[in-house]
Amino acid sequence: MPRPRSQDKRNAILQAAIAEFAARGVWTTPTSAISKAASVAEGTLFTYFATKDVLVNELYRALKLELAEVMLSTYPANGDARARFKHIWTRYVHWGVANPDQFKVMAQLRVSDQVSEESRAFGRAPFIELERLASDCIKRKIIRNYPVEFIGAMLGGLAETTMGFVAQAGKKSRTDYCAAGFETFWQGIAAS
Amino acid sequence: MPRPRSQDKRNAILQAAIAEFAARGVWTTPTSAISKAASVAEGTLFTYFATKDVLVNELYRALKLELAEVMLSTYPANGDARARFKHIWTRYVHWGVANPDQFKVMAQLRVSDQVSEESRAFGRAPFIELERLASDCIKRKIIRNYPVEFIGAMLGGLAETTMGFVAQAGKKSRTDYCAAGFETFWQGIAAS
Amino acid sequence: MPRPRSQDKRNAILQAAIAEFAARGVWTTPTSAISKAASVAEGTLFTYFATKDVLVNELYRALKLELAEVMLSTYPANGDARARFKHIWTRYVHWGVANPDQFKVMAQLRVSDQVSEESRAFGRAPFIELERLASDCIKRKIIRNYPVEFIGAMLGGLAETTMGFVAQAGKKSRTDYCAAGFETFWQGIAAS
Amino acid sequence: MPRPRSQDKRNAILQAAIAEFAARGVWTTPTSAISKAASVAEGTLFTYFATKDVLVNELYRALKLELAEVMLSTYPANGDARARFKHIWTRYVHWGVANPDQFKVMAQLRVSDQVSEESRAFGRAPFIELERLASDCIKRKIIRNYPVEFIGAMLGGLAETTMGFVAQAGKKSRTDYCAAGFETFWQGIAAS
DNA sequence: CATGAATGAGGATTCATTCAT
DNA sequence: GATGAATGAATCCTCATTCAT
Repeated sequence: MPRPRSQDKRNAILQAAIAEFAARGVWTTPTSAISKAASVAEGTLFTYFATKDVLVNELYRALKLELAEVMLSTYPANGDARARFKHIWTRYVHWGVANPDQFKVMAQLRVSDQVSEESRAFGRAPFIELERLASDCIKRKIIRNYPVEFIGAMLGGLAETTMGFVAQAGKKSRTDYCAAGFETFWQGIAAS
Repeated sequence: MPRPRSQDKRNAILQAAIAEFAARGVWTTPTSAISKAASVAEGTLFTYFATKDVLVNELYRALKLELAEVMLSTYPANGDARARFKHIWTRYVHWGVANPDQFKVMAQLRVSDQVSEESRAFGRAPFIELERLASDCIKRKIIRNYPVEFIGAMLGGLAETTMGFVAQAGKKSRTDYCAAGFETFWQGIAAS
Repeated sequence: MPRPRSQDKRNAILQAAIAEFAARGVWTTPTSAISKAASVAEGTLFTYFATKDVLVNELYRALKLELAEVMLSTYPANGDARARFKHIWTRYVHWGVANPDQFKVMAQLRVSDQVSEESRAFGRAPFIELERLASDCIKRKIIRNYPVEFIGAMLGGLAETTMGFVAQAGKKSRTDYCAAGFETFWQGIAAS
Repeated sequence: MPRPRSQDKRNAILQAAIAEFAARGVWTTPTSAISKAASVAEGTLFTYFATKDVLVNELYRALKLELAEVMLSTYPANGDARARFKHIWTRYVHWGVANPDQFKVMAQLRVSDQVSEESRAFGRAPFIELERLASDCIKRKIIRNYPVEFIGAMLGGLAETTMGFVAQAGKKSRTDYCAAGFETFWQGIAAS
C-alpha cells in the first residue's frame, strides 16, 4: 500500500491557487507558483490535476459549491419570501467581502474561456433552491413574472456590484451598501 | 498617446486585438496572433504600442470611449428622467448585443489586473454625464439618495446581466429582457 | 543478475518492454508504460532493474540469448557446411519474421549508445559456435579466408535485410526472399 | 526588409545536430544542446524547424541526399557493370568511414519511428539510378533475377556491415574489408 | 517606418527514481 | 516485496520584445 492520495494536499493546492490567482491573475500565475505556495513539488500538482486547465475547472466548481453552501445553508425555511431572499443576498455579499481572493478569482473565471460548459452547468446545479424560491414567489404574485434564471442572474449581478462598494467603503460608511443593494433588487422585482 | 504615422494601422491593430481576444481570451492570445490578424508585421505592433500591457490598456480606454459615445450621444436632453435613463440603458444593452466581441473583451478587462488604475479613471470620466443625471434625480427626489457611483455601477451590472439574456434569447423571445431589466432597475431605485 | 522473488514478474516486465519499445520506440517509452503493460506498479520495475539503463541492457542480453538459442539449437551437427549455414540462416530469418517486435527492438538496440560494451560482448558469446563453423569451413577451403567475425556480421546484415522483405512480401510472393538471401550469402563467401 | 532566413544558419543547425546526435544519441540530446552547438539561441532552432520531429526528418532527408550525391556523382557511365557497382560501393563505404557521425546518425534514424514514411520515400528517390543499373544487369543476365530493391537493400546492408570493419581495422589492416565486402556482394549476386 | 528573424527567459509538463505505507 | 504518490531536474516549445536589414 502506497501512501494514499491526500485530500489535504489537494485542498492545499486549491487554496494556494486561489491566493496566487488573486494576487497575480489566473492566466499569469505559473503552476510552479501554485505548487510552491502549496508547499508541494512542481510535479505533485499534476498528480492531483492532470493539467492547469483541469485545475482551473476544478477550482471553479469548488468555489461554486462553497458559494452555494454559504448562500443556502442556514436558510430560513420558515421565513417569508423577502426574508429568504435577503438571507441569500446577505450571505453572498458578506462572503464576497470576507473572501476577496475567492471573489476576485470567481470574477475572472466567470468570463474565462477556459471554464468549460460542463463546469458551468455543474456550478449552476446547487442553485436550484434559489430558482425554486423565485418560482414560488412568482406563483404567489410577490415578484414579477420573469424567467427565474433572469432573476437569479440579476441578483448575482447586483450583489457583485454591491460587494465592491461594501468592501471599499469599510465599516464606518455612511451608506449601508448591503442593505441599499438589496432594497434596489427587491423593490425592483416586486410585482407592482 | 503619441501620433504614429498611420492611424489606420493603429486601429487595425486595435480591431484585430478585439477579435482575437474575444476568440481566444485576453491572456492566451499572443501578440503575434494580433499582428497577423491586423496584417502587420510582428514588430510593427510595438511601434504603435510599446508593450502588450500598453496595448491592453489602450484598448480598454478605446472601448470605454466608444461605449460612452454610444450611450450618451443622441441623449434626449429634454426628455424626463426616466426617458433619459432608459435611453442610456437601451443604448448600452443594444451595443453589447450588437458587439459581442467588444462586450466579451470588456468583461475580461474589467476584472483584469493588467488594466491600471489610471486607465480605469480615464474610462470613468466620460460617464460624468450619467452621474450628473443621477445627481439631479436624487435632488428632485425621483430616485433614492444613494451615492451616484453606486447607482451607475448598479445600472452597469444589471445591464450587463441583461445583455447576456437578450443575446441568448434572440428576437422572438417571449420575454423582452431589455425592457424587463430596465423596469427592475428603475423601479429598484425609485424613491419610495 | 540477482534473483528477485518472482522470475515471472521479471519476465513480464521484459516482455512488456519489448511490446512497448516496439510500439513506441526505445527512447520514447517511459518506464511507466512498461510497468503498466506488465501489470506491476511503477516502483516494482525498479526492484527488478535498478535503472532504465539496466533494463535496456538486460533486455539486449535476453534477446541475444533467445536468438542464439533459436539459431543454434537443433543444429544439424552432422550436416554438411552449407546445410549448417542454411539452418542458421533460416532459423534467424524466420525468427525475425515471426517476432517482429523483438526484431524491431533489437534493431534499435544494435545502434544504441545505451547498450554497454559488456552487454555487447555478452551477446556475442553464444555465437562462437557460428564462428567455429566458419573457421572450420575456411580451413577446409569451402569459404573464403575472411576473419570469422566479418563473415558472421555479413550473415547478420544480409539476414536482417532479408527479414524485412520476407515480412513485407508475405507467403504468396513470387520471390522466395529467404532462399534468395541465403544464395547470395553462400555464393558470396564461397571460395572461388 | 528584415534579415532573411539564412541557409547558413539552417546548415549550422543541421551540422550541430549530426555532431550532437552522434555523440549522445538522437533521442537523448536536447534541442538546447543542438542550438548551443550551432551557436544560435534556443528559440532560433524553432524558426528553422518547427519541432524536433521536423528537424529529425529534415536531417534524414539531407543525409540521404548527401549520400546519393556521394554515391552517384562521378559515376562511371561508360564502365562495365562491375565497375559501376564497385564505384557505388566504394563511395558508400568510404563515405561512412570518413563521416562516422553521419553514419552513426543514419543508423539510428533508419530504425527510428520518428522518421515518417514520406521522408523515407523522399530518401529512396535519388537512388533510382542504382535500381536502373541493377535492372539493366538483370536484363543482360549479369546478375540474378531478384527484385531490384532487394539487391539495393543487400548492397546497403553489406556495405554498412563493411564500414564498421573498415573503420575499426584502420589502414594497416591485413584484410581489405572494403574489397572483401564487395567481392562477397558481387559474387553473391552474380548470375550462375 | 516596416519587416520578420533572433533572442532567451519562462512555462507546462514529463519521467526516472525514491520512499512512505 | 509491492504499491503508487512524491519529487524536481530536464525538456520542448512559446512569446514578448529587440534589432539588423
